[in-house]
Amino acid sequence: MNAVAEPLSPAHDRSYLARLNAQQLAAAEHGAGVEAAGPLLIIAGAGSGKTNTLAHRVACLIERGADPREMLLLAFTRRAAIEMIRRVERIVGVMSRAQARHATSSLLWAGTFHSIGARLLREYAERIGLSPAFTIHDREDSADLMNLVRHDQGLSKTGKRFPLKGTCLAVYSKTVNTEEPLGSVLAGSFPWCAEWEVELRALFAAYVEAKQRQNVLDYDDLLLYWASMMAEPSIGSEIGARFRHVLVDEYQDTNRLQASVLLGLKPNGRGLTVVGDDAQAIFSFRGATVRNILDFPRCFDPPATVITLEQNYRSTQSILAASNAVIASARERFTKNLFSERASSARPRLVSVADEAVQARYVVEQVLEQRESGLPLRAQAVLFRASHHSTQLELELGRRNIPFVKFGGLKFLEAAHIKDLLACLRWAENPRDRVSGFRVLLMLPGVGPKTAARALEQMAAAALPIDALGQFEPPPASRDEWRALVELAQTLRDRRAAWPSELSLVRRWYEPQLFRLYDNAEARLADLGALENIAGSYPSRERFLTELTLDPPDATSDEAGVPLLDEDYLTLSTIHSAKGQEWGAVYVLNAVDGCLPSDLSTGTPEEIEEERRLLYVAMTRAKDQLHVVVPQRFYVHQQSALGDRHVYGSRTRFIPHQLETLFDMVAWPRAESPGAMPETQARAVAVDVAAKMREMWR
DNA sequence: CTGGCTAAACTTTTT
DNA sequence: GTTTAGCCAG
Repeated sequence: MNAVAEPLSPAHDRSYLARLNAQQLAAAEHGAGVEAAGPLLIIAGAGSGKTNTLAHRVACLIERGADPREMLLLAFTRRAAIEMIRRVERIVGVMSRAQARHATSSLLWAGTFHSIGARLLREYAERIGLSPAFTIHDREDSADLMNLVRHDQGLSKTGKRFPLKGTCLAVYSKTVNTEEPLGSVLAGSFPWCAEWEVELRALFAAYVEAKQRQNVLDYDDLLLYWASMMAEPSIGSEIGARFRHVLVDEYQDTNRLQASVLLGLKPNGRGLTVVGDDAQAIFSFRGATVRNILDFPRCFDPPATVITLEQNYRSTQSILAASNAVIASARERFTKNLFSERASSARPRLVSVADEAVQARYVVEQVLEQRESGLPLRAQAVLFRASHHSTQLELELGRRNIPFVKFGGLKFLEAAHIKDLLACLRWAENPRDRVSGFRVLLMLPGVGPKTAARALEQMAAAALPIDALGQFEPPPASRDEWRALVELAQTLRDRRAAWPSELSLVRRWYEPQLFRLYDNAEARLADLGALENIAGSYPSRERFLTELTLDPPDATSDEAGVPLLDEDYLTLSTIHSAKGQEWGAVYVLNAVDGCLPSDLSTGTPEEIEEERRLLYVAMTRAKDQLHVVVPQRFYVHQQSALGDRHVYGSRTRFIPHQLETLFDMVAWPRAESPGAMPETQARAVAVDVAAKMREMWR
């Protein structure tokens, strides 16, 4: 069926393609027509208009009569998915207005692998023996369930210490996502846990059973169940037929399981387009494998068409030259030679500073200087390897009242009180969810793990779990609270309150617990209000819970809420979260061996290669200015507040001496600079403020 | 059994 | 600096 009834007027026809270069145009028009073309791989270097090209391809397909409702757009991260949708909307906007409205409102199937998986699984749940009311566990919930099972199995008191819950989950997750045997995952990535292989296997079996009994899925299950659903011939071909065109962004960051899903959807590759850059593969710790993109063409017969985009439109030639030099020694890749026509006299800066405190002051001064000369804060970003690398800078920004938003740090949803509230809600949605039940019951005074376990046991055995909760004899200390909880649960179960007023009911019950459990309840109360505001924009309890788990609001700022959209603010981001973004000025922190590469990732040559790509990704985010900052000295963190043990780091191995000609070498501050604060004073202040920040969340 | 205490181990990147 | 296991009083 053709959704676009009228052909475009000649005036509009193809004008939107005029700004593409030859390769981009070839990619956008590949096999264009209503019938699905053969598989296409677009190798797109950093800043080469990758997402833009993909968006143009979507527009092109729509223009030639493809039905947007039959298109599936997949990305690995939520931010990439949003960006992709936004670009399509903008390009399609150039087409006739009636069509544009039709097209973008019909682009129903665009999102991350996980969120699309969740939608399909809910739709097909009954046909694969799953209850459609399943709830989804985030990473922390999954770790908590793993911990419950770990205790049940008696693994918490083994002679030698058994791996912690987070490690167990990481092993499980990697095994699932790489589709490799447990033994080789242990040997390759978790050698210190290899002695526990037998126990881990039993633990994972019990973990899977627990999830199924409780009707919960974790992140990996969303891919795993989706992939095995696709392997079922009847369902697989049915779902495959629903999507005539499947387009995937950031393909280098998909794992084996995601590749299986794609092959299940499009076994012969017709209608399948993937875009990626092997030089930017940075998610192998999650099971992503660069083999997916390197081997893609040969998966099909005839093999996929490969188009390479080599012109960079983002960075100046000097930034690109330095970035290319960093990635040049990578071992295996689709060779491409990125070039830019954006000339510039200024080379990227390699800035040497005394320590992290000076680094913070350097960045702040530069940021302010740039703003004075017309580059707003929003056009600038600070990037780093690990979330905690920015703590000193955050303090300095706070002192100087510079607004910022941090991506990749502690998330709003990870705050204990938010999790408490959501646990109540999720328990109502799915009373068999033990992790939520545990969390809720442990809030009550006089209720500990044993009482909670007994109550949950009775609920699991009963036909009507909430009524069983009402019949349970609670400890005297919590008699009233218990009764109120049962009442709340019944109200939610019977749907006697509409969404989102359900959330207000939960909050009313929770408030007394909040004040009993936390010292700074007032501050936390504000967050609960923020959550209620967010809740109003979701149509139902189920959608709220699902989408909040899969697409959490991922920024934390120096203020309680996310700043207003028209406010100017600086971006702080982990390099991983910065993928696909660009800024006029970019500051890369801690370009030191031990931070980049992280000393936790120097085990294998593959890991070191990935760290090199990380630096490459960070550098290629910059359009006009790039500052790579190298602190000479680090304070060691595991020591008392007054200690001054430190180590001397050396510059990252990825920028060796022979690359220095590509940078402006700068030492800051220059010796006589009056801007420098005495070091001891700076450190004393930092410690004091840090204590206050921590106190906020006690 | 709970809840408060101490000692010791661990510490990255995301869906 | 945070999380976890283990100890002990009520």
